[in-house]
Amino acid sequence: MGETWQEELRAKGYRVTPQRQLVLEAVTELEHGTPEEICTEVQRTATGVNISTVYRTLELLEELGLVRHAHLGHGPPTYHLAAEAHHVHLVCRGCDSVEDLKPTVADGMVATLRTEYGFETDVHHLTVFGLCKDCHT
Amino acid sequence: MGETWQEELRAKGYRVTPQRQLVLEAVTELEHGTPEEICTEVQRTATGVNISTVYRTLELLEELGLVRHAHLGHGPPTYHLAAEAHHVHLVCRGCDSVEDLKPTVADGMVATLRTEYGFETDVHHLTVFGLCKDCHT
DNA sequence: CTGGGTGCAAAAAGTTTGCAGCGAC
DNA sequence: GTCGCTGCAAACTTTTTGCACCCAG
Repeated sequence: MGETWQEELRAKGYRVTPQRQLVLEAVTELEHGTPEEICTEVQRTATGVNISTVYRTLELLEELGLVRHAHLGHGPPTYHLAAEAHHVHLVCRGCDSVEDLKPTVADGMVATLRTEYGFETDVHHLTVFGLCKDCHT
Repeated sequence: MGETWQEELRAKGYRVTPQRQLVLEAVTELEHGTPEEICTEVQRTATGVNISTVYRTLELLEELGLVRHAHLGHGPPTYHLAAEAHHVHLVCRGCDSVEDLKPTVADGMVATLRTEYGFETDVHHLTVFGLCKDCHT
């Protein structure tokens, strides 16, 4: 686990600010947070961070490979730690629940796409829509 | 193919308007069109249709099961005919190209999700992100 | 100190809504 | 003629941008 992302920031000429630390903490905390939710979460602390800073920070953190985002349905994108990104999202259209799965469930498809289409699947970004067992009655 | 969607509209108390026919034609034509693109496509005709009508019409057509939409990456959703919806979207993060595949590529995963998680996958809505053979060098 | 970062406000982009007039049936 | 549909404009939501001030290094 990172104790070094701050150093990585500095090494690339960026600065380590309280806002960036807070945003990263919020992403860690929320696991599946939209920019709005992350902003709200951060603002629970004394400091508070502006929404536009959240957007700029998320963009930066993603560039650094610390966080990733996925598009889960209609709403805004959700961000999560890249370190925890090794999962597939199962989104239920019935109850809007999101379940995280080990990427091995997609291994067969990934292999097929690679051998037959030369397509390198980004499993971290895979989102499967459908109905969960509670919703397809 | 359908000669009856107009009748279905009327049967449900809706009306068949030129705008609705034009939007449906545009969706058919474009195959992967955003509301904006559909509006532009329609406006190439003499008539022209307002953007808000496009949104309202797409919502209606989707409700009727004539069209479907998917979220391909950052941008707005893309609409396509439900009749042609039986495919998986392969979206390249490198060149933003979209390829349509037979849903059989996902059969293994779909089966796993069903038996192990009771999750009924909506294959029509499955989008796989990654790098196509031209982009992962 | 210096220049990158932040907050604020305004702009942009995408989508929804209210309402008066129009036209499908 | 009725009532659903459309166009227009305004409101809303989400995201981006410009700029003066601030603070990490």
